[in-house]
Amino acid sequence: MERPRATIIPLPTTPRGQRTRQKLLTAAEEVFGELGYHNAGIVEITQHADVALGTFYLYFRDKKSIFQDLVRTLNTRLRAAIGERIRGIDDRLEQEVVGFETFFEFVRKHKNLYKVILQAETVDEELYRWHYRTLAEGYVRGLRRAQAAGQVRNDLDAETLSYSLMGIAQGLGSRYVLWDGKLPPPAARRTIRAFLEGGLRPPRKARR
Amino acid sequence: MERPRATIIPLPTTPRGQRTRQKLLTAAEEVFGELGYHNAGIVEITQHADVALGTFYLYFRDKKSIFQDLVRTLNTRLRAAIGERIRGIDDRLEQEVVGFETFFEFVRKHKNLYKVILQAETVDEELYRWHYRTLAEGYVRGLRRAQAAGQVRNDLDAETLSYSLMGIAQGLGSRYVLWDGKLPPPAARRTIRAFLEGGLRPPRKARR
DNA sequence: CTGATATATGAAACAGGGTTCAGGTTCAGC
DNA sequence: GCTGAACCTGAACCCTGTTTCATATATCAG
Repeated sequence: MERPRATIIPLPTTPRGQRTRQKLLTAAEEVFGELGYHNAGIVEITQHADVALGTFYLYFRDKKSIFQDLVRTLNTRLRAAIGERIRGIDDRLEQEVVGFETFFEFVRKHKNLYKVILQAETVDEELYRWHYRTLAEGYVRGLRRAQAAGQVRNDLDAETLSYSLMGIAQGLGSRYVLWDGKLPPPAARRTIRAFLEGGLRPPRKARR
Repeated sequence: MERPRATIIPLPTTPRGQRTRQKLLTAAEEVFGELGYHNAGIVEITQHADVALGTFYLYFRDKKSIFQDLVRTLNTRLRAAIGERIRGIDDRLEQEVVGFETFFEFVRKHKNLYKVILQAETVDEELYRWHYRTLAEGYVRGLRRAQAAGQVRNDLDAETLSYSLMGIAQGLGSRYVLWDGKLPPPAARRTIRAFLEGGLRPPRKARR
């Protein structure tokens, strides 16, 4: 049970400092994503960021600390990205499909950044769970609302559904985006839509 | 591009050697699962196995090597477990449900062992993909057969479906079995079944 | 311009853990 | 009992990578 160290490192006060800190974060994203947390060294990170080794410890307590920072940022950005694209759509199935699309695009754009999250499992399990919990919470809210509106069968448990849907996104994101490097092909998209439609829509009910 | 080392370590010839090698594998399963690949040390492994440090290198070229051995074993066992339980069931939805059950039980029983696979992503990506590819291959075959038999909608792409279903299993396995330590509760099971049924079954067809 | 504060540097201290090796022990078969 | 092959041992080696620190430079308010 390692307790948090006493030293708290304040955010930089001058523009210069802020820029440097940001450079380090960006570099860390690349290096962690490329090499994995454990294979990545502070040296690589600082080199990528074009600063000296010691500078790192001006802005981050230690290696783990910058990693956590990264994960939290990613989590926030991902949720924001999906939230924005979904807002204004009122059919849940449509929301779902767009949410998946957004997720895939996000993964493609932040390939490294996303691999970072997978590593959190080994590096900081609490953080890893937090990532999924926060995502799931939003998901559950959305599904409950849709159930209330009769757009999703209400004999389904919303939380179970959340983790299932996140799992699907994860699986397909790995298979197509991370491994093949491209967004899922048309056949896959059609399948996703059809599968979700069958799974979520209430049977025999007037649509809208 | 690290090339495989020249040294090949033969399997032990005597019963004593075989026992020792097995002890090491078992210990490695525990230690890797508990601590994660990178945090686990050879010392811990050998201590758990009640052998001296040097003994390790009698049976495994290096740390990575025993890890790979473990992953391959797990993969085989998992596929075997599911295969056995599924054989004889001829309704695909039922197969699917039983497959999920088996998976959850497997994860609960081999909590550590299963966490090991997640780590492969960082340790040996090729191996990691191999694990999912082999699982997916079997899955695809099963789904195609079911489609031919009219038990699964045949407008769905079997590979996409495979990775989706594996994703669901993964997501729920993490949420319930790994995090809560218990098999998914009844509400979750009902949801899984209903969701899969809606997603997979052909619409409007006579049921057997 | 000047002192005070924030930022930057990189050599060196330090720690941890994978791997080697030279020497010991077990045991089956003769 | 003897012999040789298989097996076992753990201290020492070594390398890598994190963290510290004494020193230097940049920036900004007054």
